[in-house]
Amino acid sequence: MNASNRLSPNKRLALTDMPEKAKNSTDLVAVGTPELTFARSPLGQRLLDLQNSGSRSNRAIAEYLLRNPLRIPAIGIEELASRTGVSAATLSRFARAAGFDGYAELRAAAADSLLGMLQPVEKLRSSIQSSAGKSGGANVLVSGLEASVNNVRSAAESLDPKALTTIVSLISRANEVYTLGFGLSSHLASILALDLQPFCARLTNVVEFGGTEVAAGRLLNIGKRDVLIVLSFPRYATDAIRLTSYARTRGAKIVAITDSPASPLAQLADYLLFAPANHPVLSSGLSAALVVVEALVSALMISNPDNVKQASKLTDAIAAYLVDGTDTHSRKS
Amino acid sequence: MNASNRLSPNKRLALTDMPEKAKNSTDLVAVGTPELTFARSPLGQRLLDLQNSGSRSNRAIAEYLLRNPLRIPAIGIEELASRTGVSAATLSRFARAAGFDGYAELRAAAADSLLGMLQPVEKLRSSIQSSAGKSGGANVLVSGLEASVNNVRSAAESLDPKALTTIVSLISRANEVYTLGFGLSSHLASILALDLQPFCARLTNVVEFGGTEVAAGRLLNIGKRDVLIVLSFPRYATDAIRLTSYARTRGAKIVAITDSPASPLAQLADYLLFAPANHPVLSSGLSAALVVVEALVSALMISNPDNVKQASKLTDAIAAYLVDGTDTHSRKS
DNA sequence: GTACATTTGAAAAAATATTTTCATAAACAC
DNA sequence: GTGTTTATGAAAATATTTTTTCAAATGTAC
Repeated sequence: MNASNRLSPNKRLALTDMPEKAKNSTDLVAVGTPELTFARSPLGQRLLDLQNSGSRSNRAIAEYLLRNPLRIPAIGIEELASRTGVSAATLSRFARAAGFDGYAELRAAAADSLLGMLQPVEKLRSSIQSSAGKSGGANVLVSGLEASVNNVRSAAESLDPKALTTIVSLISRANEVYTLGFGLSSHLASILALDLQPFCARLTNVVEFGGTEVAAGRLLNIGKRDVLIVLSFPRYATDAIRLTSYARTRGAKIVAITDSPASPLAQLADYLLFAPANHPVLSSGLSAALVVVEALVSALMISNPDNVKQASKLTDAIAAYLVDGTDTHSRKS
Repeated sequence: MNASNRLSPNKRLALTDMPEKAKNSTDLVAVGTPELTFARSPLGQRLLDLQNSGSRSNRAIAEYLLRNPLRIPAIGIEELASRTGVSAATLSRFARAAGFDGYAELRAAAADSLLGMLQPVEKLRSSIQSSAGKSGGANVLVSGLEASVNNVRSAAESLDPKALTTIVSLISRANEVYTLGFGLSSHLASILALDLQPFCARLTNVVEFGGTEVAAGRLLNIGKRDVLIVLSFPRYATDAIRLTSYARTRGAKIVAITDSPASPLAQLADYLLFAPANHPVLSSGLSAALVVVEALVSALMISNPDNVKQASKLTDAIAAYLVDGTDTHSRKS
């Protein structure tokens, strides 16, 4: 399996599949998110300034505006106040601080900026290539990005919520949950373990940083009522396969996240989740795998309303270490 | 900033706005001019009706709105009155005729339609397996997958190869390269470090599994000729910000991978790479971040033909531990 | 610690925007 | 033509939004 082989199935991007007429037309919408484009506009820059220089609430306001530029024209000062958690009075003053005559003018300026963002914009391929014309390497880079987008989309589209539900109830009922991955996959396994922690009384991430030999020991006592979630991608680490085989012989339920039905894990698993890992340069692009991991965690969280609370509780305990300690989520990153 | 806030910009999908034929396609939402897209929206349809059925002024109003949809959210009834040449009273009645509670609601509806148009949102919803129908949770799940796909695409589209090239040469010339991330981002930092290893003589992953206190020590001697690559996403870990500030004071070059220009890292970094992290359930979806990391590594690899060889050499040394020891890539997963 | 400056929210005041009223004008039926 | 219906704008009435005021809280300098 070489690079060109891996890329080829995805070579034809949705982009190039677009009807011809669309190609030169005034297709809408910017490169990147509206948020990123907005930040580049003059108004965005002013807001960024205020985000640095201003007072606590001014920073909060600037941040909200930068993150939700599309809403600005549509909402009034009161609603914005409640969304940003400051008073309308402060917002009124903020508008002046930003150099406007009042909130109305700020809002008008925002609307203008957004208008400007609606310039006809080329799509991924052309926009990237244009600035990278000379070096042949740029094409590879674009291919890599394209491949990543496709991997993620394929994974998302082929993910079966039913299977996810089954796996979630499996995890919920398990005596102990094990996560396993080697090499790069070990980090995905760790992320999975970290996210799973609030919901699993007993949870073991088999490979804690490099300790390949110790890993087997951690898995030694896996049994019938346990679940092993294993991740492996090309080039598949033999240890992952071997340990999974072992867990299988011990009667554990196996959930595998891997790239293809042709993966050596496919035969060993009771439940399979696929995350394509095509990449022109790297042996595996793991972004889709991360999407699948996050989907699994999401499914687990929403499977039970209590879980969300539980996750929040955990968060509160570490809130002090976060820049923004005000919201109720569980993931620090 | 909470989950609903984060999700909300994407809440209203353009799905329902699209002509039937497009529903199952993978096209971007907004193709054509904003005006045309707006005309296809439910609100646009209503206006078209009124344009045919209504009285003289109603036709004039409907036409103006259809031709200038982008202005609607920004202007009040009086200004619209003067632009369309009718009185405010007529506009007020027009809004009712269109089925709204009043002008305010009409304007809000217009803002919503436009918001939907500005989201280059792809419609996975229909393409994701239909079994999702029953449970309410499935929608959240689908939203999560949609968000991930959009994050990844946004990241890909807004990634500037030039910036990447600059960063690559920075890394190549650096005396020592540091990678830094806390919480979930620590795993991304580890992946980055693992991938960078073959190309960096001196490389330090500051946070090796949880050791928060030791981390500062590892960064202590960072200096002018060094590069710090830091990753942080909501909810931003204060430690990441603090250590980055420290590195900055020591004169190190800072490369930040974060979610938004409003991120606290944005002000500290010399070079910024954006990876949107929107997610309806999790506080951050990190798949796009992984795409950016992989793009950076790819760029580094292809920047110099020798690098590929170098990566291969390393691989050969560990080939014995891989299921398929025949190819020439560097990543075991 | 105290004094001073800054920031903030609640509520009053002002400004603005929207709706309703009402008189008139236009359109239509006959 | 007249009577009737419908549509309209001006202005009053109402509702909403925005700004200002002011007292309290917070932060800062000494």
